[in-house]
Amino acid sequence: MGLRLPELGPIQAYGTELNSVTVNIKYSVGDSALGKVVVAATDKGICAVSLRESDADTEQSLRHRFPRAEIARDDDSLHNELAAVLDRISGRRLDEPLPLDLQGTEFQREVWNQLLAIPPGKTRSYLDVAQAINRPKATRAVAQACGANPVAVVVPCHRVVMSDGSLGGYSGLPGVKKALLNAEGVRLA
DNA sequence: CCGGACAACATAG
DNA sequence: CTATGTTGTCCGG
Repeated sequence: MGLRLPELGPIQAYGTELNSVTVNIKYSVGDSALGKVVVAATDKGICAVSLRESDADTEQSLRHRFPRAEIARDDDSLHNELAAVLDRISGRRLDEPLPLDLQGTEFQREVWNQLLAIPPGKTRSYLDVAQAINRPKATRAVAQACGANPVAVVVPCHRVVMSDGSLGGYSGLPGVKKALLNAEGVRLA
């Protein structure tokens, strides 16, 4: 089994909740082989993981993403979360569950949950995922949901590739997708 | 094998 | 309503 979304997480109460209530979000920044990594979390779990934030943009982009939240850097309290994410990037602790606090539409959560079911080191096509959620024709919508994934690496959207075996996109960061898969031991054609 | 056309669909604006 | 996107399938060349 892979990761599991927490039942009490925003994954249920989302959207409106997070936007109508002022929540506290802490974030930490670290360095990986793939560049700067930003991990942000509420008291319920990780709500954002980004691989390409620049120092200057970090807090601003978090504010933009969580307009109503109280945001502050806190490397101490997020030490473990950051370490866990960094480990994953280097191919370690791939199966360790992490508490998540995500907000998204019903469709997006279905897709994300499906992604969490993909074993480390394995891949699925956008079509596979679409069929798994009972919408065989929504492959492109699945791709969009992947792109909307708030927590890179943790929800393994990088494990979704094209039906023909080729890499597929990754929000303009094909190198990152390739590297993540490589770290998991996935050999690309 | 490569390119073009089009189908199909959740979301953003 | 229109445009867009981490696709898929089919048809020519």
